[in-house]
Amino acid sequence: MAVAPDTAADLVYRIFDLQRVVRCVAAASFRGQDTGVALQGVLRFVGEGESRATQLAERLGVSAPVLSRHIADLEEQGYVIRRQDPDDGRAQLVALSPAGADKLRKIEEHRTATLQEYLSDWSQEDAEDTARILTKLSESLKHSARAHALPAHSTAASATASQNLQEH
Amino acid sequence: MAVAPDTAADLVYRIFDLQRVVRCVAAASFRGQDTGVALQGVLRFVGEGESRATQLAERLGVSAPVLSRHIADLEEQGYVIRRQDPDDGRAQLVALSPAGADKLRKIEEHRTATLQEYLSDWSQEDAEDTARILTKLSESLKHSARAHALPAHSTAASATASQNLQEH
DNA sequence: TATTGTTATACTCTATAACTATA
DNA sequence: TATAGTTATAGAGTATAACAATA
Repeated sequence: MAVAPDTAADLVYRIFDLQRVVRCVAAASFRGQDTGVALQGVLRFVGEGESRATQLAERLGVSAPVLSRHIADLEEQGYVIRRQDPDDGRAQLVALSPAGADKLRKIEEHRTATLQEYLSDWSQEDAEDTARILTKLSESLKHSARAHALPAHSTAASATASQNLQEH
Repeated sequence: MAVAPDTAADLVYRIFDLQRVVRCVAAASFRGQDTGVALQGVLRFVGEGESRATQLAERLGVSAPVLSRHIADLEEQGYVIRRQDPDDGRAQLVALSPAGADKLRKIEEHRTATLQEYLSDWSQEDAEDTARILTKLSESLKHSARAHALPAHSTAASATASQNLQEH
């Protein structure tokens, strides 16, 4: 039933190979942009709806200080707007500005067009299969890493970045 | 035919999601190790056979100065051995030391066991399908990125990191 | 006490530019 | 001239620790 050791070892290599090539493609694609890959990731999740910084950090799998810095950068660039959470004086709510929504749209259009071009010899079915498999792999890693990292009791304050990746 | 825009856009998200979760899992798994993820990658390729630094940089998709630093680190840790290339006075050949081979084996055993555990509810077939799809995706990105980055003539000296990823 | 968020500091990984030595 | 490799420097992205304010 389980996965054979040789297959697991091979899969580790395939995962790291993809990491490398994606890093290279992303670096080439976004060279000279004002908004780096990390900030683009933040924009994506802010674009899904006004959120607390804590929630964003969880979804992105980064620590709170990192997200704080990213939000400050995006605010300085005029892409996000912060306001006090009316229900909690400690918390803020972060949302896209009109310029941020525009920026996000342009980023996504560019990425999508690039990938379409790179996969020009793929079938629609290939792409759908790949999306499904990547989702499955990410979910398995996410859930297992969480389960593994949280053996007993642990508070949000003591959680490390690897434990922050949100369940859904 | 081609891939639909919506599917391509979704696939971009799935790829970045995987990047994030792999980063988190890797960081958690190798916390406190003396040899970081980048050095582990170098060890892997050195382990495939004695190589020139230039070749290693190509395979890893990093620039020459980065690889030079990594090799120096690994040599200091006693994991690799350098010698002059007898056929080319400018070049060096890098190989694993016995300690490096041992280290590489331990790293791979640990990674494999971790992934096996994380994918404990997967079938052998799931894993094989995933390895196949990841390979296909990496190859498509690699080839397209190279083709895109090398429109006309360009020498190795002017190549950027994204152009360095080796064909095979 | 616990949580939200910030600042300070440091680490990892990477790149470009400038250089030496060899081909 | 071109290539192999190194050193110096800088930048992006991340983490931990220490802190202030609020719940």
